Amino acid sequence: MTDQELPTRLRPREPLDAGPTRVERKQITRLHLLAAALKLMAEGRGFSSLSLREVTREAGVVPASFYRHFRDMEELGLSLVEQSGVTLRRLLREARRDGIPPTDMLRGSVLIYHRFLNANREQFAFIAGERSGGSRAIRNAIRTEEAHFAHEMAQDMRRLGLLSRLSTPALQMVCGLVVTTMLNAATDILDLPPDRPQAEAELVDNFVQQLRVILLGARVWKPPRR
Amino acid sequence: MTDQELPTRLRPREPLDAGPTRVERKQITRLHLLAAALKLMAEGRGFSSLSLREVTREAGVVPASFYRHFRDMEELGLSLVEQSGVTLRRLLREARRDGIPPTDMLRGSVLIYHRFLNANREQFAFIAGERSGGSRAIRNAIRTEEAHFAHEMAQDMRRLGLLSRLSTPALQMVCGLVVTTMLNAATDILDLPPDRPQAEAELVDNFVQQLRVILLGARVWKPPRR
DNA sequence: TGTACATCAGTGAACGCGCGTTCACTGATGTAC
DNA sequence: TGTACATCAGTGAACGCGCGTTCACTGATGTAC
Repeated sequence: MTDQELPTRLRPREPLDAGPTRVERKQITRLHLLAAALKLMAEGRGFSSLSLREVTREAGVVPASFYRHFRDMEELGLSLVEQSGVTLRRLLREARRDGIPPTDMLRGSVLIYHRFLNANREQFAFIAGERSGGSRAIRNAIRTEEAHFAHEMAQDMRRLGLLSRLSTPALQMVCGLVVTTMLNAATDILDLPPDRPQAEAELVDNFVQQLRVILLGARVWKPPRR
Repeated sequence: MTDQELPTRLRPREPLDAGPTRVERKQITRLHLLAAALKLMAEGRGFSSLSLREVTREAGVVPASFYRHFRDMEELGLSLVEQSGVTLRRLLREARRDGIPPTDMLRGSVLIYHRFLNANREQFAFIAGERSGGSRAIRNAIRTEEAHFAHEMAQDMRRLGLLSRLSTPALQMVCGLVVTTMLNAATDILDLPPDRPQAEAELVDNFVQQLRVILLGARVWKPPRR
């Protein structure tokens, strides 16, 4: 965060005396708390099994100080969802920026996804793990992010002229299926012990094939008669 | 469980004095513990947030008595997975027995599934919730049951001559995709407030369409060139 | 069949522990003038 | 610029509570003879 982005009232000090402002420090602690929670979950534990004290301990802060940032663990969880939503959108942005190789677009997209997944393991473990297993509030928040993501994906496909034959609701339905398949694959891949590159390649292959099935089906799909 | 199924040594008493044997009583308490855990999870909580004491309380038994049945909560969780695996297999058995309507087989199957899902809400909430969010051991156990289920489904499809063009690994891959889609739909459906029949019908419709996409794709799918 | 003994599912009390939350505090940062 | 005061993120101690686990027990059920 640069000084430019802060409202004037929050940086009354001259540029000379450097050092983060109080608000920036607070922000940093907040991020430490969020990162601590993600880290604790990284080895396969569910969010609901984390304790507030554990998180503050990992973040290097006293338990009471938690309440300066979140009302309770659920509020922290919802912040994690929000953060993860941003990450998901970054994935699409990067894919757009890098462009998809014209030959074997699908495999190309999966490789981009795989790279991104590995670069953001903790966040994906969180989303994939809590999307069906967390508290109701968190699950719903994740579903909202998922829908948002599927929506953007549909727009991108429209822009690229993919599946242009499909109506918008049909395209949404297909993208929803693609997204859940992506997240399921993420769970599987993230669960592998770290030294099994071959098993990982197989999972990625299987994932590519499943997406291929979906996209082939989408190409010939017809809306049900009513 | 009938007397017939018990080994001789465990039912030395004459038929006259009736009443369950000690072993049967124990079995019943065990089932109460399992049912208590499912019930506590039914309103959207994750398995890992249950406490041992909570479960024994719900089962109407003293905490210490838990250890007569399970070493710890994880062992109980694994028993739940096993139990749920049996339920999954019952679903296929019932579908086979009822037969699938020849017109609109897919929708017919989904309706069978939907009925079964509602008749076994607690177990499905457990499987769908813990398959990606639970402890590593439980997640892996569920994955095994899922694979087993997908395998049986593939056999049934072979028997019915469906997708006979596909190689066995390809058929497995497609069935795996169908199974994860089924379980995702289950999470969504079970999460609805109970008084939203219209939203439920929409979810079911969406689910049917997604399966249709998959099966259409499977029909034209070709193995990747290598 | 009747009797004396063994088994063991479930009990109730006790333990030490980590938990979430509260509170008055402190001292660096920020504001007003 | 310098000074006096206000703010507030983080502290450290304390609380009551439910937790998992242990233990010796009890009494109905089961076994041996």
